[in-house]
Amino acid sequence: MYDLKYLREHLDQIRTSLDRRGNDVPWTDIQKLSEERRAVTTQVEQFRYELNKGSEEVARLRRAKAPAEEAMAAMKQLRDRIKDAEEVLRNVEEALTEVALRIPNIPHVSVAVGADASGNVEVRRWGTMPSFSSPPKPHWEIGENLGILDFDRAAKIAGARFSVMTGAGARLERALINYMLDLHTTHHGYREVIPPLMVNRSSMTGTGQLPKFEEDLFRLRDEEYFLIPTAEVPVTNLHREEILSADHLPLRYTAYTPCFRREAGSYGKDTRGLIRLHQFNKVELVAFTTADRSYEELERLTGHAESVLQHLKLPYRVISLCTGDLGFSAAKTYDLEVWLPSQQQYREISSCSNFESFQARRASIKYRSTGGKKEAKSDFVHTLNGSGLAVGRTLVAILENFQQPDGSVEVPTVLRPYMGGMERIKKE
RNA sequence: GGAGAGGUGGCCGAGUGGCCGAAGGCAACGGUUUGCUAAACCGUCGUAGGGACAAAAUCUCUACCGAGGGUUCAAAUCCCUCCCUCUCCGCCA
Repeated sequence: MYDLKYLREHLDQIRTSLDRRGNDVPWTDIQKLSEERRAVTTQVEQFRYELNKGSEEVARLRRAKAPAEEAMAAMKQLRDRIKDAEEVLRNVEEALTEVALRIPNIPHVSVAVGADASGNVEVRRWGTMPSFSSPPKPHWEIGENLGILDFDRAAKIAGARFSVMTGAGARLERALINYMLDLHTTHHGYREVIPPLMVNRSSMTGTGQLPKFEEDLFRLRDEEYFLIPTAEVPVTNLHREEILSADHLPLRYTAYTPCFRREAGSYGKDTRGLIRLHQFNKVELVAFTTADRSYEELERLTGHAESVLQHLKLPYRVISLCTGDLGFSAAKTYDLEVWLPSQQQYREISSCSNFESFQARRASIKYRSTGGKKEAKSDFVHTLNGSGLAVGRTLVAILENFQQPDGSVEVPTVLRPYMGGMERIKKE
């Protein structure tokens, strides 16, 4: 979100930039409200100035033991006018903030213009697709045959779009979490975090989920808590309303959390298996940088997510999302898509984005340079995040890509230490 | 859940109605001096919004002492509601 002053002064520029992505922003309302806000603000401040002067006058008269009734009466009237003007100002600012929070981020210049996912650009591919003598099975079939996935019981105890993993399946999920965390903390320089899984409204607003996407979130009935849809929310908000020291940047965090999503509006899509669930596990990467280094950081962070797939030997491709497919808060996004043999297509397994200062403005996350000269001016950080990776979908990819003719699944070498040395998952 | 205490500038901490955007200290930054991995002294030192200026520098006004209301000519200070933190008791993993 843009601060209201910046918004007023750069309205046309912002509007033009956002034409590159579809948007439904009420620009004329914003312009009108912005101007009204400025006018009313000036009026209120003028009144307050008079009031302050009048009050000082009263104080002076009283000290001099002179009668002050007349001045006091005048100020009393002025105060009523101030209250009216303030009421108007409050309403205008509220209305303006409400629409301002719904303005999406401006895409980076390197992002291709396009209306929808068909305009996305493939950046690169990695790995070789496995070949099969008979048609490869979908992961739910493999998992149920092995007795490590149980969707029937998941539906019984919770409902549709939930999963139960058991035995080697549960262990594989846990192995993936530990492997990813170890890789990112030990080799990629991230600091591990275990955050709350429920957060307040301010945090959700800070990272951009609210106010526009409330219907995508699970919310507690009696308390103002939301279940996190991604660890991006609590981890980015770690530094909400903070001013960071420039020598501590970049800050890099990784967090494993379950994620909770309503998946409203996805009826009929991916109804079977682990692809689209109300609850899934994810290892997230989050970075805070200065403006001049954030795109370098995006490449680096994307590379960190890719390295997980490479170590697991899972074929994938990297997609740069076009303007029409870009998320609300993102300026640029790379999606990592893993190959799923049963579907004969690539499916999203990670999404790595640079939000530039979009979230930092909403959440008020700044940095101040300490070294050097006197310019101790603070500025907004750039925030980034990416999945490193979605754990459930990684498990899907392993089951499908490494399925064997006898129905067993080969365990990727790097995971074996985390699986007690197990090389194959066989029917128990 | 019960009882109590408290939330002030980057940090600590004074301040119970006007001259308080806020003493003092620490930290930071600039400078002076001496010099030896430092001290002393001087100065600067919050954030945001409005206006003036072509713009920067600068000047000026307004707001902010957890948040939001209220009382008053005037609120960090009095009243109400909420949020958060701490202590003790209870309960609990």
